[in-house]
Amino acid sequence: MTSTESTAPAQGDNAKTDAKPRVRDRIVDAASALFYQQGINCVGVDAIVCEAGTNKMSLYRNFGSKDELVVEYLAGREADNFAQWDEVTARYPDDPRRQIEALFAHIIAKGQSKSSSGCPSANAAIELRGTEHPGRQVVFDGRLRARRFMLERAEAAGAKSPEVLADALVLLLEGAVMSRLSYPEGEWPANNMDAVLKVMLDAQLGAAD
Amino acid sequence: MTSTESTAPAQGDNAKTDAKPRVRDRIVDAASALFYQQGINCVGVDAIVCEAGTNKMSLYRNFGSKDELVVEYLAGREADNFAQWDEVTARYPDDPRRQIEALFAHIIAKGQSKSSSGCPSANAAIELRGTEHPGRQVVFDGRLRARRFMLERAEAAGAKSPEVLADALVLLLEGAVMSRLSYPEGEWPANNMDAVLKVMLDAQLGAAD
DNA sequence: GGAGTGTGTGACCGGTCAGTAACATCCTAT
DNA sequence: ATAGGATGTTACTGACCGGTCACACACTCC
Repeated sequence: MTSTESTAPAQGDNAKTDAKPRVRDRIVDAASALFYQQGINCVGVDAIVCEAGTNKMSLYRNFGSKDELVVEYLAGREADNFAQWDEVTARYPDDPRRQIEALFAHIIAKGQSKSSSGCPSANAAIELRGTEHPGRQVVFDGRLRARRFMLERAEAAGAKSPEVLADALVLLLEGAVMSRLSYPEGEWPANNMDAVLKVMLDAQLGAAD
Repeated sequence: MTSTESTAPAQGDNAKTDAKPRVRDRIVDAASALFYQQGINCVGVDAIVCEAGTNKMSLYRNFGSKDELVVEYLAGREADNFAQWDEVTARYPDDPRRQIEALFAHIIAKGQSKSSSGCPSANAAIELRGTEHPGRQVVFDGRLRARRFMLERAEAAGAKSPEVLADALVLLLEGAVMSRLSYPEGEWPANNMDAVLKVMLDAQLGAAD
């Protein structure tokens, strides 16, 4: 779905030319970094092509508009994100409680990085509000998938009320990634997430460990 | 702090001329509504003065720049918000648990309104990221104050770990208001907040009611 | 009636931004 | 070697946006 491959027919099978990847990919990478760090509305196409070491014409030869590029950015981030979720939870097969704990630990650790700017999708949902931008549907799909993900784990873990636990996890996660930008440096309330999560899981699954 | 009064000396003491309030106030009201609904970056000064039924010169005679207007918008929203919190919690003096429950119920009810666009401050934090906009400090101050508010209630309620409960409440609240824009219409996970909150409060305060 | 103040009007400036045109160049497959 | 696709370069358009200027009108208080 990230469509790393594209309409490009040539370049043979490209044994090891990794020094100069396709322009299209460089543009997507540069745009992704800038959109995430500075916000979609604050990044112009000139900044993107400059960062990608190319020019505007190459951008518009590969994308019909900036909006199309935004959609690809969002879809790519969602795909990356869920790939990480799958990878992390796969470490604890048949132990849904540990899967949840590991997932939260992973997300908090990512958020503690100084370069974190919260959740790309949620930021986009806010930046694109009031418009009919096609990227909004990408965000919605990802959110619903996340809730399904949590609900499956809550059911597998035998929660007293899987829906309540799933919503609690979703809300805590949303709160964690969003508060990254609304609290000043070093005051992130999600730093205590492991304790918060333990209270919630103990209450819904019975005290464990 | 909303500074509804200003440098205006004249207009007598203005018995009942409410049909035509000061231009400055009309501008702030119009800007607040537009900023909240459509986002700060998506609203131009032309749209603001048009909505306020005035012109650009009147705006720039009262505000040095659009940024100053944004700061006033944010400060006003924060003031309104905490005034509501105080009012709601004042209904249950000496019952911190009910204060928390009432506060959450109030916020969820507000969020369920079709016209809700989440939290003005958090939205601004995202829209203004990457800049050194003076409005960011307003957001930070409000967030820290909110956490203090929760911590006081958690302590007064006798939580097993007031810090953990306060962070949990803050994260749930942040998640609730933010997910307003990242979930599609009618799928708001905070609709089950009362059940989620009960689990958390029972765990930290002991089962009650 | 005047002075002072608040307000309205329209034109304008400089900058930025998304998107396009025309032409030059490089690389690769055959 | 050469043809064709991919890429680079420069300049440009048209729209929008934040902000300013000069001037005219309205109201109130003395």
